[in-house]
Amino acid sequence: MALPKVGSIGEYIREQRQQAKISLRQLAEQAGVSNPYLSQIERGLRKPSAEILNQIAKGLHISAQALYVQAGLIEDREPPSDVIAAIRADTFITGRQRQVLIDIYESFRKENRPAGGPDDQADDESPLPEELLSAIEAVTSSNGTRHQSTQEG
Amino acid sequence: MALPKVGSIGEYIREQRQQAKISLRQLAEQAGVSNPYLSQIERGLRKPSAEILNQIAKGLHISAQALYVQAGLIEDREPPSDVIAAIRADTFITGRQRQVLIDIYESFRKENRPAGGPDDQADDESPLPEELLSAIEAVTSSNGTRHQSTQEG
DNA sequence: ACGGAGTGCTAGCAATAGTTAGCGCAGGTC
DNA sequence: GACCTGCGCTAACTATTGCTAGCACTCCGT
Repeated sequence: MALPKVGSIGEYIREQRQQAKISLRQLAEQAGVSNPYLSQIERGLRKPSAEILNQIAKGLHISAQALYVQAGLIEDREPPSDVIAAIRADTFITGRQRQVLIDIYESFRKENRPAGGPDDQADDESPLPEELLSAIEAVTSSNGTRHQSTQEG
Repeated sequence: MALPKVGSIGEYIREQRQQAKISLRQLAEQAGVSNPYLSQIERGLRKPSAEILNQIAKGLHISAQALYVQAGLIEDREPPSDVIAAIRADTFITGRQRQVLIDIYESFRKENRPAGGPDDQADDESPLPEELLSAIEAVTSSNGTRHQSTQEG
């Protein structure tokens, strides 16, 4: 996974610009930023805001996301945090449901840890701890029967 | 599809903070920003940088991504694909676990649909269909007994 | 009553982002 | 040669972000 080194946003922008074979002034104009500022950014003298990065991305015809990643504003979708972040950001499920999903996910992760990581070969060996299963049952039971069963007992 | 309106980052932060039942000063401290500045942000008087948003997100224990979306820095991933795509791309859980998670998520979504969207009030009414629960049990059982039970029959 | 702790906010300031005006250089044309 | 166009950059400036010091208010305990 030879990702470009995060942090050298200026270098990255210059590379992309040179790849596109356009001058600094052309990119500045297309991006709608001043060319001296773009020059400063490329040389690492300034740290542009996300909005400026967005504009530069448009000028370069690349995704703003790529520039955000280079600038360290967002993480390059590391799978571990991505699922959790996605679940957290989801507004279509309730907070309780989010927590349940996250718990399940983390439980899966925990069980896979002794396997040493991403083993798709172990598809058939997907353990689900029974305490988690009972927690899920509690969610279902509370909705199914509507009685306030205490889970502590 | 009642998503929060993008752009009212200050309102969003205040709402999240009030949901978390912490004071402005507490959040400011947890986020590592000055409390007057946080106050200004909440009231829309200032436009925080992505870094500040990142810090605030940490203080709120939410994803920075959610704040970036609110602030308009990134586009709101379409929720259907975000969680599901993230789960699919995850390499730390097995394919079977991925499918289970996706099924759970979709089931949550489906149950929430008549509720009209993100109702955190309905936390206690998070229905989990019994067929899904049995599917989860099947995952657990297949791991517990280690026999190659055919699931087709 | 007072004092203390907590709350959110105001005013002023320092630091930084982003712009404008202009420079020197290179290449081309007459 | 002079002039023009295009290149990237410097210096000074404006606008904005983010902070510090301090205020007024509320609530509670003595």
